[in-house]
Amino acid sequence: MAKDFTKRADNYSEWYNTLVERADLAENSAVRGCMVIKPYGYAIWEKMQAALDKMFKATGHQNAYFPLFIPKSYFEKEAEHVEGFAKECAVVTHHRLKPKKNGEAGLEPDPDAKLEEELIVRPTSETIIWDTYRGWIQSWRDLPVLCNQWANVVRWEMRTRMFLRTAEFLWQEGHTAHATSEEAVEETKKMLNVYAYFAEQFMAIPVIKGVKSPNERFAGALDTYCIEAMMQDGKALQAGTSHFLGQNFAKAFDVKFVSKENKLEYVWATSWGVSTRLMGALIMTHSDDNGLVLPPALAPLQVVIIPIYKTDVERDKVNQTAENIKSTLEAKGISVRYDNREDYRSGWKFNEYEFKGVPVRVTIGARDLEKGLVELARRDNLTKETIEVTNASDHIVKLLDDIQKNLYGKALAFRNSHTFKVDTWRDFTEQIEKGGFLLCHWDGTSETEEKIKEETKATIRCIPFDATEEEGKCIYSGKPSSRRVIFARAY
RNA sequence: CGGGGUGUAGCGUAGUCCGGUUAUCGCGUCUGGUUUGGGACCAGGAGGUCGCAGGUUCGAAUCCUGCCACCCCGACCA
Repeated sequence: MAKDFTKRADNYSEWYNTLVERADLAENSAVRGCMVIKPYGYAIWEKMQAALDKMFKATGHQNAYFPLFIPKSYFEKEAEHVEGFAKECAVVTHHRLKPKKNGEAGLEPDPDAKLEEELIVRPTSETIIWDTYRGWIQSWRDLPVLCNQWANVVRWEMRTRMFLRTAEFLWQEGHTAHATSEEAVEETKKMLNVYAYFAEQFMAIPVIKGVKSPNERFAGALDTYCIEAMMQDGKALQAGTSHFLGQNFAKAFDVKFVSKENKLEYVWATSWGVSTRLMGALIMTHSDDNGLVLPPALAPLQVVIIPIYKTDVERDKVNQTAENIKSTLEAKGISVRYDNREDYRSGWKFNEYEFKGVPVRVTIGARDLEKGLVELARRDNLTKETIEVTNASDHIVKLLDDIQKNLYGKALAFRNSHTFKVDTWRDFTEQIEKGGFLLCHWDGTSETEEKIKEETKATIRCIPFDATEEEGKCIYSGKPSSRRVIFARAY
């Protein structure tokens, strides 16, 4: 585990190359920050999708799909929401192109095809979904509505970063409607727990669950819950959010229902989402100087088998053993590749699969095989062991499980060793430069939070749910505080 | 839009301050051979509007002027 954050950050882009590349959509720098997800990268996203989707269904949700284009007027209906997103919208103004007038080559928007009302390419879908929900909900019998959609969204950021902040990204957004405030809050918390479970069990990333301070809250929400993870450079990454929207959107879009008591009431709402940003989190949490390190639960390829032989006779023996192990593992639902390409040397293959983060490598060499042995190498700690062929597949199953747990343990230990209780402003300003999570008292005011952000670039990542009651003084203002919050620099 | 930096072969680069034969090196690629238990080695080959335009000069990758593109930092943000 490298402690040199600067070096680590330099490596991020190198790790990314296997999974994504920058899309140069035009020579104009205003059109940038889009991302091509390569097949290997997409395979990881598909595994993440599958696992999340299963959990959404298990918690009673259904998938649906809403339009990419949102009429501008929809956005204008919820005041805070407009303010939050207006600055970063792609706007469709025309629906037809025609050859340029003055005989120049190329096309231009046809002035006759100017849209009456501009369309916004969705930066998030609350507005169009709530406009739709109005028609779906009349009675308490129609509630709750529990929908999720897998989609792409566009946010025209000033500065983009691969995975973490691309102009277009893939995500899922859940949008639910409830009869009572309590039920909506419960849903908000439930989905946050789903995200936390996914992060910890599948991605092997420990996360801190908590609530955002008003400053960091989603535009239009009453409360934003989040999971926060720590990257290897000591910076925080918001890995998922779940919002309690109150009745804001129901009021803006006039979504009412008749209750059991025969009263007309506004519906209570939630929304929650995670995005391809999670892939960035995955990479920045586990990868090392030899390349990607993928947790077995999300690795597109879990085991690779590499043969080593000289003669044809040896090759046949090695092939047979490899095919045996492969089919045994596949029967257990493990993805395996037997890489017997002859145009690459074994040493080259070792490095290649390490770079791609394949959790377990099996090396079957003619020499070991004479003694009935094969070599297993694990990607998480780069250790190797030689075991009996007959035990191989059982051992590999255990190894995959062990690697998954070890990655989580390693990330947790890293986070713990970079989390500090800080009680003086002097310590705060010193420690924030070195990175990590700072547990501090805060007086609860936006002014203080703003000041701290201005002076140190650190923000309140969240107020942890499990924070213990503890009397203290605000790190900045010295005013009384009853619990610690997490400060960090964030992506 | 501010501050800094970079542009030389498919990729990564030396050379630029201080102008001077045929523009350097590595990776990759092609051919042949030997190899194959941690990214093989040897030999040979191909590959270049030195970001663009103009200028100074006997001579420009190098100096001057203008432009363009990209990267990093900041404002914005998941």
